[in-house]
Amino acid sequence: MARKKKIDHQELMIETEKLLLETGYDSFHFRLLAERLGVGRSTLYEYYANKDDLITAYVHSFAYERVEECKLVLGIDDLQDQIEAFLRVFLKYNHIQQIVIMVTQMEGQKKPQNEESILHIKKLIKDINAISFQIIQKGKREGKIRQELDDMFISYMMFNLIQLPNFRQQSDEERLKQFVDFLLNGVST
Amino acid sequence: MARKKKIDHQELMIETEKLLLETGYDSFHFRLLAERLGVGRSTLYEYYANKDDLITAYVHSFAYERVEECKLVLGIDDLQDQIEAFLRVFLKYNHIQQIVIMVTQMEGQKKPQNEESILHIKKLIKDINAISFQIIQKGKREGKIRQELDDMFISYMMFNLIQLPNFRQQSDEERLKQFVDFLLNGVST
Amino acid sequence: MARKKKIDHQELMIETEKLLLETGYDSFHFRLLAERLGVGRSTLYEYYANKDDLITAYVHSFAYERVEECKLVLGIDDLQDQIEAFLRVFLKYNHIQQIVIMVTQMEGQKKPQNEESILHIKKLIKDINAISFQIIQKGKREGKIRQELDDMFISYMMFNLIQLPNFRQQSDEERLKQFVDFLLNGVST
Amino acid sequence: MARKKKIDHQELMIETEKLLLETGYDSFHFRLLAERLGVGRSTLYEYYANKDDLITAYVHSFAYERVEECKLVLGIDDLQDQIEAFLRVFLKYNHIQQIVIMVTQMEGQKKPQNEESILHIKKLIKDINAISFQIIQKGKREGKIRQELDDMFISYMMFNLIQLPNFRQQSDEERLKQFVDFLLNGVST
DNA sequence: AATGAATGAGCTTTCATTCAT
DNA sequence: CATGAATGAAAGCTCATTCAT
Repeated sequence: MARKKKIDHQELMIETEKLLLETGYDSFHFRLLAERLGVGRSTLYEYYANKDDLITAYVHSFAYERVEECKLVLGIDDLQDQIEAFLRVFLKYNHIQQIVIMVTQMEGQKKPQNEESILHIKKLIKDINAISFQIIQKGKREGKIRQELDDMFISYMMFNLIQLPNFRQQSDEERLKQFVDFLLNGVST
Repeated sequence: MARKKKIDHQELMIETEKLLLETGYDSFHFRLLAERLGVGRSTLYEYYANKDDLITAYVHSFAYERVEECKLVLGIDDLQDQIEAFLRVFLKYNHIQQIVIMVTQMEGQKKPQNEESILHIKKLIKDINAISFQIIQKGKREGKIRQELDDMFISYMMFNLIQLPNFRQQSDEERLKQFVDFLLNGVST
Repeated sequence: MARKKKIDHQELMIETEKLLLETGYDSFHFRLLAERLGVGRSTLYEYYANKDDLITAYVHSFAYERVEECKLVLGIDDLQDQIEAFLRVFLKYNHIQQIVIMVTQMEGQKKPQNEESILHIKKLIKDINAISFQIIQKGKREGKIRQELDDMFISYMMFNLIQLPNFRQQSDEERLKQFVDFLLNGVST
Repeated sequence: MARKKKIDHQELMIETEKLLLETGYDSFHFRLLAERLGVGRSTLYEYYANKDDLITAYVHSFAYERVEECKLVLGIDDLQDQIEAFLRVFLKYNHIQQIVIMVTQMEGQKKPQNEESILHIKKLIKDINAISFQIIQKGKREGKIRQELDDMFISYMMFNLIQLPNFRQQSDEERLKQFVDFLLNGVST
């Protein structure tokens, strides 16, 4: 029969990510996901109580992994290297902004069941922000970053950088150099 | 009845924009829109063949107005002033990215009826890009912008700037100064 | 086309009642009701926000009509005639007990949207009870009903009487005589 | 695991009864039942082909036990004592009417598999009725019950009595006295 | 014998869209 | 023109039931 032995949860997360990025939060349907996984739609409900539950689980696992990677960056000494390493964590995930937006969307839905998971996620996002703030403040202490600039502004700009589409099909390392260069020096001669 | 004899198209566009930004493309419903306008739901179909048709019309009118405003910017001489003026056009519309995303979403729907309107919109987006390129290239010619930087990269960064949430409740003009400063000089001391 | 011009709300209430009594609260589905009415399932949602909303509306209208009929009974002087008239109000509706049970079932669902309607209904049920109490107390005052019996007990018994299936295919008036005879005198010689 | 090696059929019947009375036929689910028993949901299918099969089994065992208890009542000589004893059998099971209704509901479902079990149950119900008829007819023979009253009517009334909610929190024996008093003498002075 | 896992059938609900007036 | 009314399609979800182990 066309019955699969077991749902591959690894695959489930991957397809969830793909579909989520293709379609966005609102248009993310269990039907399509189930089709792609080759399982019955209701099977998904065995593992996730509802749409938001699945999406939340995905976002959480995604954020958790990123936080762990970010922590490693804190050990790096040279500012430029550190920023580069920090951006490297997110470069493959230029959809991170979209994901953050989704969390906002889910909050608006007032489904109390998911409230707790959302709090967990927000905690993780806060953690990531805290790490970027540490980097920025270290830069300021070392006199390498202008004191008068707002930490939040700089932090936000770093995340904006990675969202930039890779028009020129450059390698990741090339892009990272470009990003850090721009972040530090701007476009002016 | 509280029925309106005539639809006010000005008001229609304004409410469409509001609703679209409040709810996003997927959650934009005719029911709510009609309610707000005080007209019957089906009345909207007299003017727009379907939901996407209306949204497309809105996006088109929005983009058209922006293009016209941008054209005026081309007359400005000083680079810094010019970039500022260019960003000023979009600053009140920091949802522009969302709108561009909507266009992408509509493309994915494969409704051939709207294909043509989407082409029109893409044309307008191209126009806006062209204007930003002109500004950048002028900057390069004047030796004020580094030659080795990618035009597309710079252009994209400009649009990213205006999306930055106004955390500090600053005035528009303050923010514009900040943006241009960062764009030109980066964060480094 | 198979499209009906208009939903007949009279018919809607009647079919709702029929179906409700055939299937009970839990098995009452919009699909079947729509089929019987010859309308689309979703059409019903134009008038009633959900299943409970429709059922509540039906129960309310049913209870309201009964209350009005009961009020007329209060004017009757002779106790036996009065009880008979009171029972006559409900005789055609021997499903009334089932309806009251439904209200209880709906309460258990904790749908806050319907809370208010349920309160309205409970008010009506209380009204009916109050009327039966008035009759009983009058009987006691006149020395025709034993003082030591519980009003609630007697009231409840009256409602039990009308639920008795009409095994012998007797006329309503025959049954009413039988009920009142039993209620007053019991089975003993 | 917390899995049980063997299903305790005694416990199964008890939990089935509890759940059935808590939720009613329609809302009776295997999931909850299995949870309460601490067994896997599918395990239940080893013993009962389907939901109705289990419920039917429960109802049958319930009715069977009642019939056996009723038979003992036939030996009692004094009419009043006998009626009291008969009612006592059912007093703890004032849900009996609900159960009878369930049988009706199952009949409506046209599942031919359960037809036979339903026949068994109806046979038992008939047995119980027959016993109540015997009591009534004995009463008539002894001149203690009015000849002109319909046996079915009286029988039905006896079952109605036990359904009466225990508003006043009386003891079973108090209630039984009250019931028999009312049944024999009515409410009249 | 017992179960975890998968699923289809069926329900509620929402909404874009059509159509007769 | 404008609209009220009707509806189909599709989403979200639940649960009885089946099947491989």
